[in-house]
Amino acid sequence: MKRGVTIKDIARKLNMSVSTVSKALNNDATISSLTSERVKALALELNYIPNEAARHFKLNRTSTLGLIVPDILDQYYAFAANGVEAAAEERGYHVMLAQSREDEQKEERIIDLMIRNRVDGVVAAISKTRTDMAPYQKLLSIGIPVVCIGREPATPAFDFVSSDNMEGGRLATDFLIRQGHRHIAHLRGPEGMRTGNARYEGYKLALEQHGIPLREELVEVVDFSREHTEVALARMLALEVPPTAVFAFKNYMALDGIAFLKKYHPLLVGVMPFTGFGNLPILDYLDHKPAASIEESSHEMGLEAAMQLFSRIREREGAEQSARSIQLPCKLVVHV
Amino acid sequence: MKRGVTIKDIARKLNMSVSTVSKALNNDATISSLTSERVKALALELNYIPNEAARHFKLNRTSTLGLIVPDILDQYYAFAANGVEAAAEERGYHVMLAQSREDEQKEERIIDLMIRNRVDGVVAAISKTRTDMAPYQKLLSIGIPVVCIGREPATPAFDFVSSDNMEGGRLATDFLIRQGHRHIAHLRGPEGMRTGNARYEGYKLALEQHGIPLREELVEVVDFSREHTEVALARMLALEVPPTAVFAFKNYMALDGIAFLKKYHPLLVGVMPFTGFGNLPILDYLDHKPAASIEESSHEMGLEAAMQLFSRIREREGAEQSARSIQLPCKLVVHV
DNA sequence: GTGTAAAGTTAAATCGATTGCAAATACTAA
DNA sequence: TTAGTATTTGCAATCGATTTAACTTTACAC
Repeated sequence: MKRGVTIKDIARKLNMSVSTVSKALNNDATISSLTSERVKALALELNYIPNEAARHFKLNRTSTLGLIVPDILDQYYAFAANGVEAAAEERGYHVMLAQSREDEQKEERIIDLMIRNRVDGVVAAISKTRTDMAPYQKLLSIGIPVVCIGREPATPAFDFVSSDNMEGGRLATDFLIRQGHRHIAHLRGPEGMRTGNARYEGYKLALEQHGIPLREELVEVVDFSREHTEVALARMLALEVPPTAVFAFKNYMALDGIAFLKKYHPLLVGVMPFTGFGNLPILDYLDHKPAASIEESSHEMGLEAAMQLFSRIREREGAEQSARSIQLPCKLVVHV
Repeated sequence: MKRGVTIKDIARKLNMSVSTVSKALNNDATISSLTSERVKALALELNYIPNEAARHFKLNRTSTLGLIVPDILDQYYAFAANGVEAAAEERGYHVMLAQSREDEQKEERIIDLMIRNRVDGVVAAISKTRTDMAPYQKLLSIGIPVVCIGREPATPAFDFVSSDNMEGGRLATDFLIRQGHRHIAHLRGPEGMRTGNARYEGYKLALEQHGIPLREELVEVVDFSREHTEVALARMLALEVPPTAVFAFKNYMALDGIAFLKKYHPLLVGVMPFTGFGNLPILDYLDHKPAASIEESSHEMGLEAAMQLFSRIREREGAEQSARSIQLPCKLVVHV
């Protein structure tokens, strides 16, 4: 590999010391403007490109944020990644992206990689099953700040940015109640998942606010498989007093539910409204879609997380602040 | 920022020189296995983490591939990115991802960034409007190999990996012909776009293979707006001999077309089949979907591009090989 | 003309790791 | 025992930039 032009080359050609050149390029105030100009002119002419590897090494700082997400194919994380990237770019940082694929082993390898590469901070959407936060603690102990997004970490030691899932759950349910429904089913996310819990809390809150009693038999934990959704709905529809509307953990679940109705209860299609989390642009092309969606601002989540990280990086040497938690508002979007 | 454990610390504790420690950690053959074991044991105990920044600097190699795509929200590029990542991981490389957002200025800033950071190679999906490849040439001239994906560069100096758009176009058209259609419309991509040209060539080839004359009035260049698609279809359907099937540049265009039929020609819905490029998992939820899709293996494209890059990196010091071009097969997927 | 402050420049150390070559040690054969 | 070889280990230079402290030069006041 050809080695490029270095400040040494510039110094030699101008009969200066390397320190002068370095300072000139960094706009150091102690360098006369004449010298500074000469240096910059030659640097430009020689097509000088600073060797960031050398700077990172010397400065012990990489201007890089690590970003760990389960899967970038998931639009939710793709938007979040864009948010992080946008914030980073503004500050002259860049982003090192890695996907855990919900694999804890891989996640830990990634964390190691980020430590080795001395990223200045990490934004992480922890993998679904993780309860042991030790690998992330390691980052903190080394002095690399971590901000979690989306999924709440089991330990409260971490900054956390997410959407306000409880309020979202409330909105989704409230919408159905206002449409006149009183028997609203909830297909909730896995028990251990805090996100699922929060949305469920919102569901209960909405019922309570409207004085509607909670019917436990209308709530079921489903994993994300189509089959499970179908079984749950079939059971509920066979109840003496079946639900007339459904709030699903997420839109894909709602779509599976609607597909189920089409197959086995065609009369209910279009009559029994669904709501769910997520914004899928493609919903526009569907004939039978959820009545309303709860949109999470994952782009803002990424932005916010990066901002939070920057403030941590800035205060790194200062006193340890306790973890901060931020909830971003959700938006109810009614589909025409 | 706390500085961590270095090989110097290890050397001191073991009364060895840093060179011995370094060699031991790198499994140098000249180090006795006893020494090697002692070093590794202590390294583990002290939680030693090599400083990659220092290694990058010294080795003049970063084990990092740069990846430039227009937008990671586009599943096509997300899959490609995953392919690149998968190949990279296998080789102990990692990926620095940046999005150009189809903005040439930003793209050039990204290229600069990659040079500054001394990535070992770049995989790039060049931005839509770019004709001037000079910024990419700069990478080559510095000795950083570049492999383009998806979009063909204007200059033949670059390695290029893409899907076989012409064959895909042929397949999409052939499928409709075999269904008995003889008047097949083609909504093609922008004139300047090589991808669009290739698919159109495939369309013409399929017609020719079946001895069907090309009717120019059944081909129209449309941008990606819904309106444009509607106008084009309206015009064609008003022809004396209207088309009975449509091959669209991509599935989203086909969906717009189907939506148009629903609105203005409901009798044609389900009768007039569409084909288009792209794989949208969500098609399953649609009532009226394209009859068949041409799936591009963008994941494989990413993989292949990374492999190509590795081989370039390996041969870097060797003789300059001329640019290689690889076309990956497309797959026709018939929707039930 | 001397003293002192201000301005401009530079020498040299440093960051953490790698590596060619020299040096030290152990081992073998005569 | 000694020369000769094989095996280990250490010395020191190096990568490209930054930064502290020291040094030189200039400017200005008295």
